[in-house]
Amino acid sequence: MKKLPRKIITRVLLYIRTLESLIKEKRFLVSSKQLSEITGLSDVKIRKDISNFKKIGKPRIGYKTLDLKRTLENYLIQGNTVRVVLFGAGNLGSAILRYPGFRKGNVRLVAAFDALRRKTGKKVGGVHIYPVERSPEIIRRCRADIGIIAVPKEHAQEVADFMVLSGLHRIINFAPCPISVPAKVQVRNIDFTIEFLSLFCDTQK
Amino acid sequence: MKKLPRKIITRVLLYIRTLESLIKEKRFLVSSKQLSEITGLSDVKIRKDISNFKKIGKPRIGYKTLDLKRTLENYLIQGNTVRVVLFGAGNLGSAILRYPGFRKGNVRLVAAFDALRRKTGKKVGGVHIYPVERSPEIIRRCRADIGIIAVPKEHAQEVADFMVLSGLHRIINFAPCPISVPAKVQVRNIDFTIEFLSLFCDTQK
DNA sequence: TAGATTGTTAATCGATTAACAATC
DNA sequence: TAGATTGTTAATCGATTAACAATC
Repeated sequence: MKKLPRKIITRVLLYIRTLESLIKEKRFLVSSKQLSEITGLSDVKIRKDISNFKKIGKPRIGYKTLDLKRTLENYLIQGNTVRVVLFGAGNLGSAILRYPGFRKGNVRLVAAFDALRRKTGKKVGGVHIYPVERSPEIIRRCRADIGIIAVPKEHAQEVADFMVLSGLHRIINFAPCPISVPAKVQVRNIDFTIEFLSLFCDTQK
Repeated sequence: MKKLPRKIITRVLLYIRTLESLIKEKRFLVSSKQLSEITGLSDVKIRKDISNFKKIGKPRIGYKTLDLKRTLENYLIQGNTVRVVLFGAGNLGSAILRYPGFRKGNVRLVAAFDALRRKTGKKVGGVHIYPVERSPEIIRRCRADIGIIAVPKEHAQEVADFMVLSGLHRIINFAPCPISVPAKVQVRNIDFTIEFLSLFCDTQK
């Protein structure tokens, strides 16, 4: 199956979540029109997205929620599970650790690290918190792909260096400061202010 | 000045942040090429974006960082300050409250609410935490536009109802569950898993 | 002047929407 | 059969990139 652009993947994840809640309500059939009403996306777009997979809907009937969910998930799962590690078990870190979406599905939070002794050794949201010195070993062992920086900005660069040393190639940086890394490492800076403002800038369907 | 699409606004915010750090390093001139290297966006795109404002660069020289920053900020500020209130001062809520970007600029976090007595009456990140019952009064008084839900999912719907009653028209929901609101209220659900996965799905410049 | 960089116009690319045939 | 809904092809729309004239 061909690689789909990010925009479509994002919508596919939304479809899956929507289907989950439909299934929970024991609704086993759904039309693109109904999905459109729930998600706010246009029905044509939904059908177009779904048609990337295989003929799975029945004209006049719609889609079987269970089948559709399985098909979409299969596509994502074959695209390998993404293993994520977290640096910093403070407020933001703990919120991320407790987030239920990271326990199943194809994005897994596999380990967390903190510099403070009183935070390590525990589990939060089912994820172990290790002392930060152990990160190279643990990251290698669990073959993590992505690292999240959720430490105070004073330590962001330090942690980033450590992540690169540990072999991570992709970093999501929540610290409100830029970090410098070798060119081969991909960084996404998350600026809450930017994200928020842009959330409501457009009126696109 | 015409209204710009969200995509461009998001980039403008990134330019501002980049300019800030250049200014901090006492660099007062910058070319689109240099901005391109820092931000990872193409130089043409950057020039095109900037040309939405006014002729502000000098061929052969580049842009004055101070002037450019001021021009971009003026555009955003004339688009009115967005006043945001937060419901839930737990882990995620505290992380948001401490986020420095919300103290200045045109997205302001003006008040927070929590149901637990031991959290209220304090200030976190310079923002007052009030008992949740006071939200209608306070939201009206400070004319807030947007509310953030950062409470456990069991209380998300309850809080959403309260927000609607308090007169908020736009809600950002971090609770991992759908909420139902009247049609006139705009909801953005933030699913960390979705956001994360899609962050690294594409390779677009 | 020569060369570099801006700002703009035209061309390309991709994503969304419209239209419609296929099908249950 | 008639009507509703899928899936696809063509048309539209918007955003990015290429090309280049203007200018310092």
